[in-house]
Amino acid sequence: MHGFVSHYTNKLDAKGRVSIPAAFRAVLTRDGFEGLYCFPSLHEPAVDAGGNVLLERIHEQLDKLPPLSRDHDMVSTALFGVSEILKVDGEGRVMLSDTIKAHAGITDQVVFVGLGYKFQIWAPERFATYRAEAMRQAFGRIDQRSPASGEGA
Amino acid sequence: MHGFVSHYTNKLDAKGRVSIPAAFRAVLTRDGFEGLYCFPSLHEPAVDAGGNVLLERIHEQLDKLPPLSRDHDMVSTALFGVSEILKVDGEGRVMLSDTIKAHAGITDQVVFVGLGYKFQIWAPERFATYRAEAMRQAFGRIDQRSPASGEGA
DNA sequence: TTGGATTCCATTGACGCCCATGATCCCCCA
DNA sequence: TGGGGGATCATGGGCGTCAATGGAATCCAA
Repeated sequence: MHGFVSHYTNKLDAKGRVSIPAAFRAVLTRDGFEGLYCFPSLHEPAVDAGGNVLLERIHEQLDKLPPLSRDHDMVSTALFGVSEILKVDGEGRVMLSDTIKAHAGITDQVVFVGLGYKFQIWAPERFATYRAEAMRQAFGRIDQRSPASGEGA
Repeated sequence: MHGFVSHYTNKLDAKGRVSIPAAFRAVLTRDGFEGLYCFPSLHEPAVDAGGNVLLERIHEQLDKLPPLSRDHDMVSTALFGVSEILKVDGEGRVMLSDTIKAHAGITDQVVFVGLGYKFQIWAPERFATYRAEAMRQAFGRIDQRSPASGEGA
C-alpha cells in the first residue's frame, strides 16, 4: 500500500496524546522518518503531517533559491520555522503542541484524513463542514462531466 | 535528523543567559562546531546562528565573488566582520551580546527558529509578524508553481 | 576590592518510556 | 457456519529522566 488513504477519528487523552491510526503509522514506518513532521496548513484550519516524502517536497522548493537570500529565509521560515517534529511514543501516539491545536481548533478529538503523500489532522466539526463543501464542489465537477456516474465509498 | 527544524521559545534569566533548545544543541554537537556562530541577519531584525555548516554556506557565497573586489569586501565584512562566536556553558546556554539584542529588539524572551542549515533568534512579537508574512509569500510561491500538478505516491 | 563573567549545583515541571486494560477484528477450527 | 481464541489497536495511567531555569560560588580583570 502506498500513501495515506481513508480517515480515522481518535481522541486525545488527559495528557493530550492521540494515537496515529495504525494504517498511517505503517506508511510512516515504511517511509523511514523518525517522528511525525507537521505544520499548520495555510489554506485550511488543519495540520499537514507526514514523513520524508513531505520533507523532500520542501527541500525541492528550497533548493531553487540561493542560501542567505531573503527569499530563501522567507520560504525556509514558513516551512521549517513553523513546522514541528512530533515524537511518536512506543504506542504510536503524538502530543500536539498548543500552536497546532489552536490553529486547527482541536480540543478533545481529531480526524486523520489521508491525502496520499501526506495526511491532515482536523477538529471533527470543522472537518465535517469542510468535507461537505469539498464534496459539493467535487460532485459539481463530476456531474458536469458525466451526469449519472459513480457513488463514493 | 536534517538540520534545524521547528521553533522554541525560551526566556533569558537575570544574567541574560538563555538555553539553546536541546534539539538544536544536538545538531550543533553533530556539526562539530565549538560554540555558537552568529551575526545579525542581513534582511530582518533577527540573529542568524549556526555552526560549521552555516560557515560553509557563507564561504560558498563568497567564492562566487572576485577576491579583492569591492563586493567581496563588503559581503565578507557584513558576514564575518560583525559576527560573534558565543560560548556555550555546561547547561547549553549562551549570553547574547548587547549588539545582538539591540539589533533583534530582544528583552526577556526569544524564539529560536529552525531554517535547516542555520537557525534564527527573534524577539517573540517580531517573529509573529514575520512568520505570517513568510507563510503568505512562501505558499503563494508554491501555489503558483504547482496549482494542480502531479501528486504522485 | 568590586563588578562582570564563568563554572558548578539545585529545583521543578514537562515529557519520554514503560506497563496495563479493554475493545474490536480476524482467523482458525470444530 | 458459528464460536472460540489470538492478535492488533486505541486508550489510560505511573514513573523516571532530562531539559529549562534559578541561584550560589569561584575566578579574572580593572
